[in-house]
Amino acid sequence: MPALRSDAARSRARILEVARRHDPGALRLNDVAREAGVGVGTVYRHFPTTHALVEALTRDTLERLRVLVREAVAEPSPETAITNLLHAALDLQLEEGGLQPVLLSAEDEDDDVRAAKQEIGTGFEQVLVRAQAAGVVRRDLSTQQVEHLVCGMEHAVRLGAASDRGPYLEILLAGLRPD
Amino acid sequence: MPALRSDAARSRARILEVARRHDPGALRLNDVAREAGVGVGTVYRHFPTTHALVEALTRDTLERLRVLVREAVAEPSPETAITNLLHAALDLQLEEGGLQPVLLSAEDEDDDVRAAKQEIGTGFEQVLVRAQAAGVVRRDLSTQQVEHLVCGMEHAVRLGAASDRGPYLEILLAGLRPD
Amino acid sequence: MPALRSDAARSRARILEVARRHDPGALRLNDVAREAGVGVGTVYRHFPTTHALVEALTRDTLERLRVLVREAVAEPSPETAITNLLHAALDLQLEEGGLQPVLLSAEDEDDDVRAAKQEIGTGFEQVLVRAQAAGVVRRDLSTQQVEHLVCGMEHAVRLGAASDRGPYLEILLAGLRPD
Amino acid sequence: MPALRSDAARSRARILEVARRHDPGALRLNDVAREAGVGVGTVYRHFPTTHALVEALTRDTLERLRVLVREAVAEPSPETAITNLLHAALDLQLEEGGLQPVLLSAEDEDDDVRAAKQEIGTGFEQVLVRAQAAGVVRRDLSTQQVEHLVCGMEHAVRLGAASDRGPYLEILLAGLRPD
DNA sequence: CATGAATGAGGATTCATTCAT
DNA sequence: GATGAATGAATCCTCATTCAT
Repeated sequence: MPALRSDAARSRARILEVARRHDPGALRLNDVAREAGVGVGTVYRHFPTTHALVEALTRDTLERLRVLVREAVAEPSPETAITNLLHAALDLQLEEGGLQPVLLSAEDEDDDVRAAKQEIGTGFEQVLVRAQAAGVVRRDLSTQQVEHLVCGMEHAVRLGAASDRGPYLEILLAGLRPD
Repeated sequence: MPALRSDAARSRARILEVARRHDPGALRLNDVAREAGVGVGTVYRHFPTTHALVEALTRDTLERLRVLVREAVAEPSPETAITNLLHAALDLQLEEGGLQPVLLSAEDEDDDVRAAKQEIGTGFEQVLVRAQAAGVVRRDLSTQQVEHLVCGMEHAVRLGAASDRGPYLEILLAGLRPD
Repeated sequence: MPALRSDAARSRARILEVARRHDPGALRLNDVAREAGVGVGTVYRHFPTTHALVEALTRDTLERLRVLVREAVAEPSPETAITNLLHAALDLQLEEGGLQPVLLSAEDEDDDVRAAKQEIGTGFEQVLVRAQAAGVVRRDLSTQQVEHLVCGMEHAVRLGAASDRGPYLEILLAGLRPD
Repeated sequence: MPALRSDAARSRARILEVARRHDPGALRLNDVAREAGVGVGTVYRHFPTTHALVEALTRDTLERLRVLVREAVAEPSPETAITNLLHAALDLQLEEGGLQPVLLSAEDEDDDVRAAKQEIGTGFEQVLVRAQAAGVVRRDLSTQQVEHLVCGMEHAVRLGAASDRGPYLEILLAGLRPD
């Protein structure tokens, strides 16, 4: 990827800045363009699809998740690791509405996104398996299932107040324990 | 409400039958009309708004939920009651995709729907309070929060396979227990 | 015309009563039917076209105009005759919004309406000609032109307050005088 | 307002050209688009509402009226001024069917239109007041009332032949004189 | 006769996407 | 590269009129 021309970089930044103020599930490219003070075409040049824009929006959050996964992998205590990780995942998903679609999407536009998701998935799996081996989490659950449960919790929180996050996470963690 | 004329009843039935084959969240009235072999106007006559149609679609399911709530209220064991009820709620929501929107909607088009939701809500509350008093469910949760959790579980199941329902429900029930 | 069955007469009366509460220029037959508590079909049976309904609505007013025209024809003073007549015409048109369309329409649905319009037209012509002969009204105007002027005045009054009627009529009468 | 791109200008011109061939009171945007050989969206881009299109259609005529009002204001003879002005107003309204709605509308989409109407109204008022002071026009009439009378005359002419314009205007002018 | 369900053309409006400038 | 005008399918909804019941 060649370095972006300075004006192109500015456009890109403005687009992202504006897009972040919108509901990721209902991005109107024309609106974003107008508010960002650029032409629609410019938006399409930078982000060929809506999904590409959403990916870009989640980039930082995805990166933070990757770091947190690494930390969880490095964490000696299996229980602390899985606890922290689920906590982090839920927090980040709630913080950045576009994250869930990006994580769940089978197709990634951006290679960095794919790589990040790849590492996140693998790390998550390690943490989960270790927790299961340690008897902290039911053995009959796949990584994907746990991820879906986190998404379900995000959904539940979004139906009510943000403060529900705490209890819901406790419920999830308690529920995941064997027996 | 006068009894429906036979032809009107047939139209209504056809519309509902067709609508049931569509995603409740993306009902295109024109499509429904065409597939049902009736004019658009007919659809609008029977269902002034999309929500009215969704309500009609969920009518039976809502009724079944009402009955199940009554049974749960009548059930002597607090634990069995809440278990059965959550089970039923999740099952029905998964069976009928339009149920969650109807349950969550603040405005009801149909009076029967409102009455049903009213009774369901009250019954649910009773069952929950009893379970909390019996020490089967955390005391810090409101009825609404538990309902949201069920919706979250529905969401989680929909992201994967229908067979996830069992484990997820167990997780929810286990997670709801105090301590 | 055979005597109407009592229920038919009642329907007709109800329809007219309701229709009178609507803007004659924007009659929605379905609305009228619903508000009148009859089926649309009934409205169509009584009034095959919207115009037929408007004619029926104006029937009484048309009759009153006919009487006033007769009085004007009988009035000895040419000036008083034309003055009273224009006054009456404008008043009635303002009172009954459907009157202008009926008077201007080339096609009449109802024979009585045609007869009334016929007599009104003839009488109006007589009154006007006499006024012109007496030097009270410009000689270069046809009956139709004067009628159009009255319609124009109605239009002008409708753009503002009903109280404009007085001055506008004076202006019309003054303007019609020769020289 | 940036200068219009040449292609946009062409579209705009075509739309206006086509719209001018329609009854201003019954503009069907889809029809206009089709006849103009442009997409519906293009019409909406240029003219967000039907009224905006009508305003654009009347732009030139409105401008001509503005000029004529200025001339009337500059005219030394109060009588000539009001005579010419009423003449001009009636002529232009008859020429451009959309003018009356634009003049009467309380809300203007375009700032130039508002400014033009503003100046026209003020100038008209000056000319009228001067005519009243000179004893050429009844003192009991407001500007708005005189405007409504012109609209009434337009209506009257439209009911018959265009050649009625002359006599009707004379009648109006004569009628407006005091006593 | 009365009913009112059904019709479906008609009209308004939006928005993702393309492409000429 | 950037622009934003143009596109037009898609969708919604209304209402005058017909006709089966």
